[in-house]
Amino acid sequence: MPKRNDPGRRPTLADVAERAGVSAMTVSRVIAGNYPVAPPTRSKVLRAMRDLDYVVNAHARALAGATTKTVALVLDDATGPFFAFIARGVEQQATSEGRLCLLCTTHGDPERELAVVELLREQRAEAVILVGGAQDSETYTERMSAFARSLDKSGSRLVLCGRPSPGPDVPATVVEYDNEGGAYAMTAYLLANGHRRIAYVGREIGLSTTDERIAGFRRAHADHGVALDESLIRPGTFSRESGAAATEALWAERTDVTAVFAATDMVAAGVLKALRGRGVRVPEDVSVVGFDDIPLASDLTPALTTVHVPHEQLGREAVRLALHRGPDQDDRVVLGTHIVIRESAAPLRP
Amino acid sequence: MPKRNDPGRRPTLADVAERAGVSAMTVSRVIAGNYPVAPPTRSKVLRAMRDLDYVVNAHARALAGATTKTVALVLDDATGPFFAFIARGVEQQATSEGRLCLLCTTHGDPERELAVVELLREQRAEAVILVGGAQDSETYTERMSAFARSLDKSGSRLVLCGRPSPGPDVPATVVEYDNEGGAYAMTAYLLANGHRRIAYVGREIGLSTTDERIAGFRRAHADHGVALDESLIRPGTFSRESGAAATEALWAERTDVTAVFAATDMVAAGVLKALRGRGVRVPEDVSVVGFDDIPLASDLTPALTTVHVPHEQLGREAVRLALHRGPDQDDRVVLGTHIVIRESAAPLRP
DNA sequence: CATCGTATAGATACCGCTATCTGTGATGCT
DNA sequence: AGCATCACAGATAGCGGTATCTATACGATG
Repeated sequence: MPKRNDPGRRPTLADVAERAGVSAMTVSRVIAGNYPVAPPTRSKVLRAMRDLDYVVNAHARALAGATTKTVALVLDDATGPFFAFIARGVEQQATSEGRLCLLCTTHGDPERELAVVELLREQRAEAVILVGGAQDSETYTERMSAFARSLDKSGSRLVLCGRPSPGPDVPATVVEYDNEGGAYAMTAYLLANGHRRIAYVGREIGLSTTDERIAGFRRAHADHGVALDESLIRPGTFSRESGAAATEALWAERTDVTAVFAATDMVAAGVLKALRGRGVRVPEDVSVVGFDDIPLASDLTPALTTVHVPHEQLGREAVRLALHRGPDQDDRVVLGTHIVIRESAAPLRP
Repeated sequence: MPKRNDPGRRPTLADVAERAGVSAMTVSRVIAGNYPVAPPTRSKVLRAMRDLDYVVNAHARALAGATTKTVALVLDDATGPFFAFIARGVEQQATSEGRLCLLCTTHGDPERELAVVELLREQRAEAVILVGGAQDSETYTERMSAFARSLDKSGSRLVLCGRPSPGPDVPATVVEYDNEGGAYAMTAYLLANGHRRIAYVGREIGLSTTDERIAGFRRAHADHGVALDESLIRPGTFSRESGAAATEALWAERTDVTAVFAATDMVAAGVLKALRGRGVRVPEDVSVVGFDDIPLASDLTPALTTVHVPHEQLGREAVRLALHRGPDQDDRVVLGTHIVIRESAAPLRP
């Protein structure tokens, strides 16, 4: 441990004070700028600071009260296609509010998730933002409630971003986007284009996201007076491979489908690949649409018509809501989604 | 500011000590586990900690010496296509070494970059990892040297990841990847496939990355005894749009080119789009290759033959080298690159 | 029985900074 | 002149931990 007289240690307030021939308090005041200091004194202090290349100790400062606060972002995995956008939103907003941004990942491991939350409690993070699809189970709700309460007690705020709310009386902030509405709009678009046998590919069971999207899918059918063939809702995961496999299976079974609603853009990429393999033309023979609007969507051939999710804004709102909380502030926000029309969907040809 | 007797404040060591009927030191020892504590005492303390839901204050702990150290990752922009992979590598390695990971972005603004480095100095970050292409200028070298020295004085280590080294006597660690070798291998592959008029699209001037890739491009031509037509090296930026525009311009000028080496995968996406627009088939008429091997590469149609850059490993090495430094440890590492053959390049057809 | 080592717990002094209170000359006002 | 006011700087006391030294009880040892 460095002692006061260790020659190699970093300079402290006291060192600057000594060099400038003033008290430590005066130096602190020059830095904070919240108290009058006579110009000559100020410049002597600034001089000394520069000479010693002084840097305040953020930890000491935090301990003494005037903290540089921190916002933490917790992801499953940093390489998820849209996490980057949420991260950008979080980082932007955090920076613009003068906060630092911590990044942690859990790899979907509940054990690690717990450890990370605990660590962030120690760090006294102002907000802990959990992002990413979660199984909407009893266990999940309980876990999140526990996290929320425990973080609340340490003065932090839990923010669930794109995840279901654990309940109304839990001290957490929720930022979601309109899955149901997006799916409704997209399905309606396909129906309006004459499609009647639309497959939904990539129903990942137990995922709240999935349930909401399928609800929109159903509602659109109902509103348009089209009977929904339940066997057209195909199970799968949110991966390219799953999309391809489900498409293969579907086409092996029947070929009367005229449009495919992929659960995500990634799934759509798999669907397109499988269809191309079978010689099915998109959108001439079959229309394909996705969900998410990640950059990949516009790089696919044909460019994917999809539902836009405001990922970046999601991140920004998460930070904003967590930091500016008050009686008139909402603890739950649902951001809108909308469809983006590109080239992968077309009117039904007779 | 919370006072000792503020009822809503977070519990401290003293609170736990009081509840357990022991001294604060004993509690500290139970937590640290580095000193014998009698079993009955230990359990009393553990009990009290649980009752109060006690969490140590990381700041106080850092101030007193036993710090939870931090590694900082500084990016231009979190949404860059491969930043996510570097971030994953950094985060993984940092976590496995028991460090937290801070994330900052600069948006290419030198002002912000300076501010961020200053902030990280205050945070006493153990390592500051700067990622991303940089203009290789006099100014850059000076800036980085200054950062390196200034961070060094505050006990931090500067790591330049995928950026040029500012010089041998600067206290910084450099982790690069073999741009020249990758470009050489790819060019050699095209030449071996019979291509003789290969365009290099996306020469972003002043970027060290570009210079190295072009050097490999040149060397391969020389080694294969093929004269390089300098007018085939086309300027541009690392964007899809630039790739498309450069391709349009090139084809307007001449149509004898049989292969295009795009500076990055993103540029390649633009090249493919432009060629498709002109009815040029890939790889039948023209071969197209890229550089980076981001996920997009395998989603393009046709799947892109490209140079693989070990982004994730880059991030891991950055952290590893910064933390384990010693006399026998290198301060500069160059990771290998290799080509990944997919479907966008084919032998020249007569 | 005096002496000593050992195991355990407490006391004390910082770590580097800020909040708050306490001076102290210079100035303004009657 | 006498006194309140003001602008500024210093002294002091924590923030919540950890390192290090000291104190005490107790069994072992000669």
